[in-house]
Amino acid sequence: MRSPDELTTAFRAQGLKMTPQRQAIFRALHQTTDHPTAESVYAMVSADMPSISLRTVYQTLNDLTTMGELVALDLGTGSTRFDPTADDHHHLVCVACGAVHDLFLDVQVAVPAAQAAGFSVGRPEITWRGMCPSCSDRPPAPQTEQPAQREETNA
Amino acid sequence: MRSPDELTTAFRAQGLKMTPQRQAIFRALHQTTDHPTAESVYAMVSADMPSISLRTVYQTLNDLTTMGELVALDLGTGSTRFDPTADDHHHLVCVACGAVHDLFLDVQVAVPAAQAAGFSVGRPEITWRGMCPSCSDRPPAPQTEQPAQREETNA
DNA sequence: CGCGTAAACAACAACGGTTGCGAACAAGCA
DNA sequence: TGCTTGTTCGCAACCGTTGTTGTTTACGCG
Ligand SMILES: [Mn+2]
Ligand SMILES: [Mn+2]
Ligand SMILES: [Zn+2]
Ligand SMILES: [Zn+2]
Repeated sequence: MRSPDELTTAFRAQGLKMTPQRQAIFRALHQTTDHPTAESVYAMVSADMPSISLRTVYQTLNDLTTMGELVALDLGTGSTRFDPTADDHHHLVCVACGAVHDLFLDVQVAVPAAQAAGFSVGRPEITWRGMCPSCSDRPPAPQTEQPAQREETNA
Repeated sequence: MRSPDELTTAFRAQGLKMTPQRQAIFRALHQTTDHPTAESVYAMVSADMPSISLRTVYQTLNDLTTMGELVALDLGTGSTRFDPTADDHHHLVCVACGAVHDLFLDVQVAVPAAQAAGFSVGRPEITWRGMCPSCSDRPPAPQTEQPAQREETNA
C-alpha cells in the first residue's frame, strides 16, 4: 500500500478532493498488512474519527479499488476482503475464523488450449482453505455444542 | 452427478424422505453439466413443478452439499454456484456473464513451509477470470452505455 | 389398507453485506 | 469571501440466503 501522501497525490490527479475521512482511511490501510473488511476498516478509523460513516468507508475503498491501489477479494468468507498488497500473490484462508494469509509463489499454471473453450483469461488465483494455527489448536468445537446433524434443522 | 435413483437411495440411507420436489431437483441436476445457482435450479424445476418454493431448492441443494454429492462454490459471481462434478478440478470464470467452465488439471502446488505460517490446508483451488467466447465477441459494452467512470456516482 | 408421527413443504419474515439516493456540507479555487 | 463541484452521511432499498411456522406429506406399523 502506498503512503497517505502518495495516495493523496493520486486522488488529486483524478480531480478528487482530499478530506479528513479519506486521510484517516489511508492511514489505517497504510499500517495494516491484513485483508480487512469494510467493517474492520470502519472500526479502525472510527477510533480516531468516531463520526465517520460506514458508507464513506465503502465509498473510499471502492475508489481505491477502481484506481488499482487496492484489490477487492472474494474469498468466500462472507464479505469482501480488501488487499493492500496489489502485487500478484495467492492466499491461505482459515475456514474457521476467516483469517487470510499471503502466499508469494511464482507458479506458472498454463491453461491447456484444448480445455480453454475459447476463454481469454488472466493470471490464476490460487486459494488454499484450511485452518490457521490458533483455530487448529482449539479442539473441533469452537462455538457449537455438537449438533451432529444438518445445519438446517426442521421442526 | 449421480442419477436420481442413486441419490434417492443415498437420501433414504440417511433417513431422509423422498418427495416429488427432491426428485425434480435430482432430475434437473442430473441433466446439467453447468454450475447453476439456486435460482437457476429453481427456474429449471419450476417448469415441471410450478408450486415448488425457492426455499425447498436451497434446502435440497444444501443437503446434497452436506452429503458430498454437490460442491458449493463461491466464485465471486454474486451467488453460490453448485457444482455437480465433485472430482477435483478448477475453474474459468467469465467476469462479464458469470459463465463457469471446468478445467481438469493435475497441478501440484506445494505451500512452502516457510510461508505457510502454521496453516494446515487442503488442495489448492485455482480460478482464472477472463472472458468467455461469446462475451469477448461483443465489443466491450454488453449492457451499459459507456460510463467510463466510477460505478458509484455522486450528485 | 388406514393411522400416527416425524419430516418436509410453502409462504413469509428477517438477516448481513452492500449500494442508491438526496440533502447538507466542505474542498478547492478565483 | 463566495461559488462551484465533489463529498459525506443517514436511511432506505436490494440481493442472496436462512429462520420460522402452520400445514401437508411420506412412510413404518398395526
Ligand atoms: Mn493478499
Ligand atoms: Mn466445476
Ligand atoms: Zn482461524
Ligand atoms: Zn461471458
